[in-house]
Amino acid sequence: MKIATWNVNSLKVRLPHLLDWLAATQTDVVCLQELKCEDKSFPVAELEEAGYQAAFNGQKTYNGVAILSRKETCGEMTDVQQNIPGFADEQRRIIAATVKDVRVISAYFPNGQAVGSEKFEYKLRWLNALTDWLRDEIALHPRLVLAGDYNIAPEDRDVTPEWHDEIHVSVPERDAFKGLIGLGMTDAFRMFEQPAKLYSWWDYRMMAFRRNVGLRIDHLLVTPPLVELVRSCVIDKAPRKLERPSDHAPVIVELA
DNA sequence: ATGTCGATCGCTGATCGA
Repeated sequence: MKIATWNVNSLKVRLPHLLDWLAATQTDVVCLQELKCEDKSFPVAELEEAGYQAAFNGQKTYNGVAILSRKETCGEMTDVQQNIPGFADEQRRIIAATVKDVRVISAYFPNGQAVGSEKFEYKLRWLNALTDWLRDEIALHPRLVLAGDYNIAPEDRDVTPEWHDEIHVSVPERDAFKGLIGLGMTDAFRMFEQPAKLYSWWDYRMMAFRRNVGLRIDHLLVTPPLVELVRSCVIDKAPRKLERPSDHAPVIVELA
């Protein structure tokens, strides 16, 4: 079973890339972020045609998340949940669903803009709420994947070396990431030896992709019962090389 | 450091968020 996370930065614009990628990789479960589309505009029919069921939590202009599951291999998704229970939030950043016997969460963590800003404070509050909720969610669903754009680069090796104490790499953000690890989760990517300087996001500006100036901020965290099933975890840079790409590359974990 | 995108409002460009 292959589970991926991909911040598409507008589902409308990236739909052709997504459909090509689904056909090429046959990924079973895809967690999408930054749909930037309302639920009424979600391309249900196109994805159905490609063999995928979709659960989504969208809004106009900003945010928006979805989970796609390949019907042939996964059957029906169940127990769909939107947003963090008990955390009042206008922003659509979370969707969870059970696919076969795995609880899957697609999460778009707040960007935070700049350390110390109001948006940064919101990011930390959101991270607290997520962590509290996940503790319960893991107790209910021991086989769980937290997939998404975390907007946090956990370690210095996940970052172009010039970045220090800025947004995405600051100590409070990394402490929050460690808090998720503290729930017993494992970063699937770091279970394996990986090439150096492998990132999942590159700024559109300053030829960042060509210069490989980027961050590893898209992650798949798995709970202990899934750790032993993880066979690989890779970042697929191919879609980032296409015309009109998302600024993020998909990350894929393969479970036995 | 900000040179790029994408969406919106509402008009063919400015503004915002990332």
